[in-house]
Amino acid sequence: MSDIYFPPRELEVMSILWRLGSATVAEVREELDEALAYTSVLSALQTLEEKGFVRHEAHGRAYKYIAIVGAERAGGSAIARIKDAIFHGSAERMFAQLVSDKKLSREELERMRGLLAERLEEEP
Amino acid sequence: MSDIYFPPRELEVMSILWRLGSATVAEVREELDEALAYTSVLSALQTLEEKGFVRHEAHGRAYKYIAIVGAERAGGSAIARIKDAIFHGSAERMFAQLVSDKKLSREELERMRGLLAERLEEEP
DNA sequence: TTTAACCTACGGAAGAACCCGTAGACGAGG
DNA sequence: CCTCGTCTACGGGTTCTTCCGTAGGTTAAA
Repeated sequence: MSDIYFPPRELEVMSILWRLGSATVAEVREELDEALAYTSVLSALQTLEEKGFVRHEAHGRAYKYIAIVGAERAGGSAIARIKDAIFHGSAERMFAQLVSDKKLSREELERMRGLLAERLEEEP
Repeated sequence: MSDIYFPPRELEVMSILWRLGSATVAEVREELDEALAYTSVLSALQTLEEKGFVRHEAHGRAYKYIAIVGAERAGGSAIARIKDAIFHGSAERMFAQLVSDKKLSREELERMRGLLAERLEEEP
């Protein structure tokens, strides 16, 4: 299991690609919180490409960038890292922190309960 | 909500401090996965101190380092970041990934169910 | 007292991350 | 054809991160 890790800015860019499916430099730029120079965004994407997390296709005149690593895989890696480093490896504690968010709706909580029930059924 | 972020090595050091409560440079060094030079560990701790995440007390001849930011706070921040960037802000999806871990025991899953039940009761 | 062991402070090298300007390619519109 | 706008490649500056060696202080043992 190669462990994936994204520094802050690269994570933000990956996030946009996962959300949009694919995007040109200009589109990524628009989605960013901070206003960065065009070439700064390009650089970030090229760095990600060099690391093998992203690829590009010609799309009209511009390149379209596409994430190679899936959000699930990156998510799994991030969760494992946080769980181990911060919650002493306890999924339970991490879960407690996750559901302590006051903004969670009853519906979301109930869907979680459903997921958990399913998961418990397949457990021997 | 100042957002806390630790680069890989610093996270590892913080993890040790959270686990041990407090530790000297030598103790942190022993706990590290990789064998680093004594001064490398010291540097990491000094960096963390400069950032305000850690403080030290004299303890015999050596310094004892103590985490100032709690694991819960760092955890909350990390979870929020991952949730937003990777799971499109969905706690539910993140939860699904969290419980997809095959190594989770029935007991852990049941305790999660308990936590969730509690959380649901206090929900209006 | 001298020596050895251990500790911190300091500085710096090397690489990663971040940000951007310039140069040059290419097509659209005049 | 010429110009303007858009795009990528390239290079470089700055800061952050990681790692360590050296210097110098303090304690404990010989």
